[in-house]
Amino acid sequence: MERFPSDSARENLENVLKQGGELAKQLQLHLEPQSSSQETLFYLLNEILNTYDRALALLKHGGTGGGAPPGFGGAMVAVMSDSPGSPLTGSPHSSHSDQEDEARRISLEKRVPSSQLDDGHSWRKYGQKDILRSNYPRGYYRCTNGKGCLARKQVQRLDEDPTAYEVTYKGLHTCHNNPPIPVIHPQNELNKPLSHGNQINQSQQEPFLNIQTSLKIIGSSSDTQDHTPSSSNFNPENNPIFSDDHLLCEDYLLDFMNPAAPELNFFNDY
DNA sequence: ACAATTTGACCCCA
DNA sequence: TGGGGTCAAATTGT
Ligand SMILES: [Zn+2]
Repeated sequence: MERFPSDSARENLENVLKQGGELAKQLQLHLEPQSSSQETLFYLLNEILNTYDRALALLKHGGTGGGAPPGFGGAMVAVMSDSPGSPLTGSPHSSHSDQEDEARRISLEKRVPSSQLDDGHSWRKYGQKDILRSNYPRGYYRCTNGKGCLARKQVQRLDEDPTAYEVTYKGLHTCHNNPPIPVIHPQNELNKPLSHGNQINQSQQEPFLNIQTSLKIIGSSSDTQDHTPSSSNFNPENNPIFSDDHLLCEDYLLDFMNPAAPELNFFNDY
């Protein structure tokens, strides 16, 4: 608890904390208008919690290992969630709870320059696929922080601008101490048949991840609300964060939701 | 020795 | 049926 072992350690910690702050700013930004879906907010919140948890981890055993790159925060663009659609009463053949299902389905798409491919997380590549009509393959990564973490990401270099990548984060981090949802452990091996009452899910719906519930409420009030994610307005003006080298436009989502908009040259590199 | 990537097979769903 | 996501054995990296 005295001196930090190295300046780099302290710097790492500083960066991670800053990252948390920036994420919080984003969350605030998304809070003012109704522009953002619940998923967006929830994802950012999960990211913030994860960030602070990592900061604490850095404090505990002074790791120079995984810090966050100096300017982070990431201009986040859109959130898409598969249509939860009809809440089928009988979800068949699924070893996952509805909550966990949503937790792994939630996704967020970013567009970043070749720098900043390193967010503060630790990922392990588990696949790569050639994508139809894409010049570059798509890489599949999984979070390695905790074992059962649901967070994944896929990275694809853009045809239009090979200096940039489209990063799609999928699934919430369940690897930290503030898990969005108590994840049912893939406790294979000796499963407890039924004899012993498992008290696992006592805090299960306490914390959050009532996304589904929330969404249901929204949907039930008026289904006119497509949860079409925010074609509404961002305010580009107050984006204090790295206005420089990070692109951030509202047009992206239009594009990636409209297949009918083939060539769009957004964001010219400096 | 382990840990991470590579790469084709496999699986799932539109 | 085939395109996209994942698994896992083989390979490479430390
Ligand atoms: Zn994680």
